Amino acid sequence: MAGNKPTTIKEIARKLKISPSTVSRALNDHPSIGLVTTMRVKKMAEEMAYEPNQTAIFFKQRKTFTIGVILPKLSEPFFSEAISAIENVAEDKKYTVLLGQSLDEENRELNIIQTFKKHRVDGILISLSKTTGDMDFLQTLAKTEIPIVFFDCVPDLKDVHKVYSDLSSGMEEAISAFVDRGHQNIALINGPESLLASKERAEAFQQALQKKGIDKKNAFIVHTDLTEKGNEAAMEKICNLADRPSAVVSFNDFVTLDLIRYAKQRGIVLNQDMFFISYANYPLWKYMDNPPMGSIEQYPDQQAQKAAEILFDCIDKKEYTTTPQDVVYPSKLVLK
Amino acid sequence: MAGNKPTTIKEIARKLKISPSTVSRALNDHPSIGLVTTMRVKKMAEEMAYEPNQTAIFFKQRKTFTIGVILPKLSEPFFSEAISAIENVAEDKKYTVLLGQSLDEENRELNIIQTFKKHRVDGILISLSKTTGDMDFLQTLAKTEIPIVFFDCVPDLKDVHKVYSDLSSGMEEAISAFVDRGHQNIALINGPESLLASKERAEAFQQALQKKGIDKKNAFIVHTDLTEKGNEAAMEKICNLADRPSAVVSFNDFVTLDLIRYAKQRGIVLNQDMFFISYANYPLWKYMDNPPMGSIEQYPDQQAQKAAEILFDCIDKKEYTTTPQDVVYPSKLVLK
DNA sequence: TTGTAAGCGTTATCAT
DNA sequence: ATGATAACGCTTACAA
Repeated sequence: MAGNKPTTIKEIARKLKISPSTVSRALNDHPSIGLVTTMRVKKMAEEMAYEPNQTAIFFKQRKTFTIGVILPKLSEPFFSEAISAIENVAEDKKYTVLLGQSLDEENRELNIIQTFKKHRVDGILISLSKTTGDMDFLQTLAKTEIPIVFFDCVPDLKDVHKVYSDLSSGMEEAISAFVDRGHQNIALINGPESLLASKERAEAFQQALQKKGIDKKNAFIVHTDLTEKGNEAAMEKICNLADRPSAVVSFNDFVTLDLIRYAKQRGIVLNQDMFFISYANYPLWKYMDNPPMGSIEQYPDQQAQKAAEILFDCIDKKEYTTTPQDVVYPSKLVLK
Repeated sequence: MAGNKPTTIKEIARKLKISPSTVSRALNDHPSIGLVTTMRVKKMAEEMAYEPNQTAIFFKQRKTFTIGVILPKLSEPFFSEAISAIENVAEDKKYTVLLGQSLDEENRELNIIQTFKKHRVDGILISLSKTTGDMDFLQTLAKTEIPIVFFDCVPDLKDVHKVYSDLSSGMEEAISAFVDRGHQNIALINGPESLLASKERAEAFQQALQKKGIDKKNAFIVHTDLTEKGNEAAMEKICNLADRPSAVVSFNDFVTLDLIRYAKQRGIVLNQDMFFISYANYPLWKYMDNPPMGSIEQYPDQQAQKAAEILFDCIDKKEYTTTPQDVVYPSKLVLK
């Protein structure tokens, strides 16, 4: 029941009294091998339960048919949807997926990249950790010629492949929806200022307000560190304002969950005293008795799929230095 | 920017005019190599940006430092928590995780196993797809001596490692909670009959009722295929019963979400006309205005961690045939 | 303390 | 159509 070393090509060859190279060729349907031999070899391989040793093949071919995927957190629906999309593309290409969660910690992210490099993955897909500032690892990766495609949370660099969501389209829709319903006093509860994602939201917010002719004086921006306490603190600030905003755009749906709960505690009635829209469009809303007014879909599956496709393009072409792709998908408001 | 082949040990050796074996040993801190040589080698390796070619090492050592994890669906919090726990253990052991989602389809599951086998993973962790009936792949895996540990959804076999949750403890608590609150008419909305998980729930249900002295005539069991429609159909049956149950245990929280929604449509008031308890203890309840009465925690992280630990035990001991572990964690009712 | 050489399983090149 | 041989990069007896 144990101890049987896996069958090798050599053993098949010996048994059949032919050479290993013939066996190899037969197994790979090489045209120059006679039909009979091919059949004989395949039959014997079957009998001996031959399984090619991929580690040897990976080694020889300098290719692992493996891509590494780095995400902040799988428990966020956004990313679990993304990974599913990636898996599907990978499966079609007969690739396997190595997984790493950065948990939004930069050093974890670097470790994972290091591991992936050691494993000689053929490519890397990454949605950056929210704390990543240092892009030096790109240099190292460039040396190894491992292609890398960023998606969702992408770096502010020119010469890299990236796929991301344009936050401003959704923001415009959100502000329009608010203003059209009579709101004049609108707040943004944004993420940490250090984040690119926050900067983008802030800009989009300002521009959208401007477009709708709302005075900036009526626009408040507060920040949260995205923890529960931070979210509540942000909400507290909003609520304590002299003229309390009646509409809030928040960083994402998770934040909104906390905001709504806090608001309720303060006796603020959802969708009456105060209205919310946030990014993500998480599926759970449909089960809530009192969902927020809307949520902005960012299409994680589309983003991830496109990113994977670009990555495989790089891999297939073996051109590490193909012109960098910069793909943007508009985000879209979904009213609840 | 391109074309540079990665540095090899040989090149370092040549540059230093010593033998490759010395370089290899120095790099691995082999005690027999002089300190000076070791330093010199390491310095040169650094300078030449040497990265060991793991594919060669994997090949040589017949080990990939990779484990494969197969889960039904990452978007279920249960499994995303599980994978995080597994990742943590793997990280400590310097292992990498290959990921595959079965999406509860048996053939996908088999494909993934095939791929993992080809990749020569050192071990496999799997929570079976809900449709998996055929355990033949175990035979094949046994031949390759790849250790495998089942968790959560485990097969009904004696001689395999498995870690799972004892559904009955939570069920007993649930039934007790119901009965103590005066409910006499209790229903179980169970999963597909083909599932082991359903059989276990059904048995636990019957036994718990018996323990509490509830007449079986007052206990209804209906099945759902776990789709939204199926869940609603199951609920409809319950609601149409002559004496409608006032308490429902359901297969899991996802099912309960649909049940509650349907109940509301029919004008049934939650936690007044009807009370719910289900398995999973999903985190979202805390944000619901009207959560069900309770949920049964199954500790995915504990299960997954233990399973991973057992797997690494198998791997480390290189004893494929260690006595099969059978670890059970009690489930626990959490009132909301 | 260091060097030599064999070998892991496969494939590709060159012969035959 | 098939065989012999080398090579991928690394480790590890065995020698020196």
